[in-house]
Amino acid sequence: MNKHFYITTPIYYVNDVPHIGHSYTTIAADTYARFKRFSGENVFFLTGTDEHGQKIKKTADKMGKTPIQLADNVVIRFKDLWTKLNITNDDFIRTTEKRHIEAVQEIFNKLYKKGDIYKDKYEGWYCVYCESYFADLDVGKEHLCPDCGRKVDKLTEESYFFKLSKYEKPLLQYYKEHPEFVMPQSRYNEVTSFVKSGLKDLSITRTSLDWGIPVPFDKKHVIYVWFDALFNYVSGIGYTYDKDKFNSIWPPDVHFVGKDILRFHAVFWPAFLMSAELALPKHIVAHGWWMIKETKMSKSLGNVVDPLEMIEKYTRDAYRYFLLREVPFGLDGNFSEEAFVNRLNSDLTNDLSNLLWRFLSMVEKYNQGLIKKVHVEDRYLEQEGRKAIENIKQYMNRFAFNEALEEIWSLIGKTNKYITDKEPWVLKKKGEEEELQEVLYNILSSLRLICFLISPLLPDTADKMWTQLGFLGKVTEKTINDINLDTEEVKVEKKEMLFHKFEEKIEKEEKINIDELKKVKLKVAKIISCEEIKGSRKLWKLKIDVGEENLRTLAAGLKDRYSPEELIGKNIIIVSNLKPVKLMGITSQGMLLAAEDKNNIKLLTVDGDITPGSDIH
RNA sequence: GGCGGUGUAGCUCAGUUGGUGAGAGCAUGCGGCUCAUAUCCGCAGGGUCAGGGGUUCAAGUCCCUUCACCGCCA
Repeated sequence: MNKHFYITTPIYYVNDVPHIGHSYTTIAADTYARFKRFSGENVFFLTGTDEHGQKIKKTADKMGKTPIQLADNVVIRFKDLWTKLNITNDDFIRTTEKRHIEAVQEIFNKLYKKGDIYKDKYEGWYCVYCESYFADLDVGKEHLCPDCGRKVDKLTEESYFFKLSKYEKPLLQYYKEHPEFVMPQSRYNEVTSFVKSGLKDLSITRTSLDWGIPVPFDKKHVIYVWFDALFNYVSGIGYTYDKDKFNSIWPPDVHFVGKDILRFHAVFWPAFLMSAELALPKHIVAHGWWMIKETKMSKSLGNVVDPLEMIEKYTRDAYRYFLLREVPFGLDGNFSEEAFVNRLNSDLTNDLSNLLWRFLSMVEKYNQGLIKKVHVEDRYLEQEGRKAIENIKQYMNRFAFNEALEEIWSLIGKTNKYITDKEPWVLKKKGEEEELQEVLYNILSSLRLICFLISPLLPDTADKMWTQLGFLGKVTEKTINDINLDTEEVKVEKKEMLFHKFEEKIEKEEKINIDELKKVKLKVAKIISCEEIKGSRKLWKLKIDVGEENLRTLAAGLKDRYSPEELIGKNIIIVSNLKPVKLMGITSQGMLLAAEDKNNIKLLTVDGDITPGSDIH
């Protein structure tokens, strides 16, 4: 049997419920897994949960639960989300499972016997929340955790250490020989420069907690959560219980990780593996974070995006599309519902969904739903399709999901343009049957190819399209070898639009706080004069008294509603600190306020006379 | 403080080893078509390519410098 192509996500810490960040990593890994299967690889795709550590214990205590009860609950949330997102993982590993505990202990023993793990004393500033030690310099005079800002404690513990220093040279050697080990390139540089600056041995056990895997020969020690967690990648595929399976899967081809856990995967992990005499992974791919309004998403800020809410409202394929399309893999992205809806409306609905729909409508109208195989002269779309396939393969292999999607959308655009250029409705009217049939056939072939191309990225959509085009089975169960650009005869089934627009934009009115409101300076102003602006049909040029040394000039779009006589002498309300703008050659220093409905515009004014320039609060 | 990166149209970004008038998508305006639960196609506007200096016949692209932002490390 040929070796599996092994893809992993990180195992997620059950201290937190799933959010957009988790879903992003998993969707990317799933997309890649689907693409590799599509390319004919025998894929093994693993995800899971990380359930040990002080933080879990603490959270569980707070909730009056045992750690395992807490974990059990949160695991359901993750599994449920992966099901709802149609994630195709082959297994789900929990670090509290027997198979995992056994594997970690076996490896710990092995490294200890080998001399790569030794016992010593560790002293440092410890943050309980972050479960990390820090140097004097990090915690400063205040002794605060540099990560979370909480108070740290000075601790001296007996600890087992891993001889990380021993692997400094071998690691550098490995990086040098595998320039694509860490991706993207910028992260590779960071990792190598980190290792070049020198590696210290790593404390990998704790005596201060009990929620973890015990050191097999020294029960008062518990294995540090990172050492424990990383080995999920071996325990999850049979290390201790199915050697054949393990050997057919190991080593990993791609570990998908967030940039925050890169060092564990790109430095510690390969060192552990070298020590354990296991082959090293091929790629560690680090992606960025999703920011909400330019700030990092966090529970305390209350700006967490709930993936379930998004997929319920917009469908899971739209969600996948947005995450994969919006940002180059590796960089941080900004998540906003507005940008999401924008993509959904223009790319998915206008371009793709409408393309399928207009085609199906024509086939029903002109051909009673039937497309026959015809002789093809015009190979334009076919040639564009071939080029797209080659480009997309390269993009996908480089994890450039956004570029792959761009390429597909370019083909969608060409197909739309092809229809506009060929004008099938004109061909029909003129009775040019032969050409009409060829044109329809070419469009069908292009749509068929698009189905294949989007299937790893937008699986639901691909299958829906496939069925409506009249093809049998599921395109998501086919491989690249099933692409043949010619298509068989079909009877289309026009059923439903693939996507719908969200016209109502974001209904939620944005809430502002008092400070934002205070930025707007409103004042009472008295209109002193009103004159024409040459060439303007709408604008009056007003001179207004705002209680300042000089009168201000204001352009007001009231010409068709108010006469100069009506305006002069009126007290109006203006925004006085608006940046001046030039309108029809005059500089308008402010903006007056008016209410407007379908038929009327009415100026805002004050209830009686008051000094010009009075503030409005 | 050290190392690295980024700064290009209103927004998000492409721009290979320096070389024909600086690009795409979205947004805006105008036009065309009608198969489309109102889409699609075309055209247009708009950028002293962060500021300054230099190398060169020629620089967004190389060098120096200033500023702003970001990442990793300390």
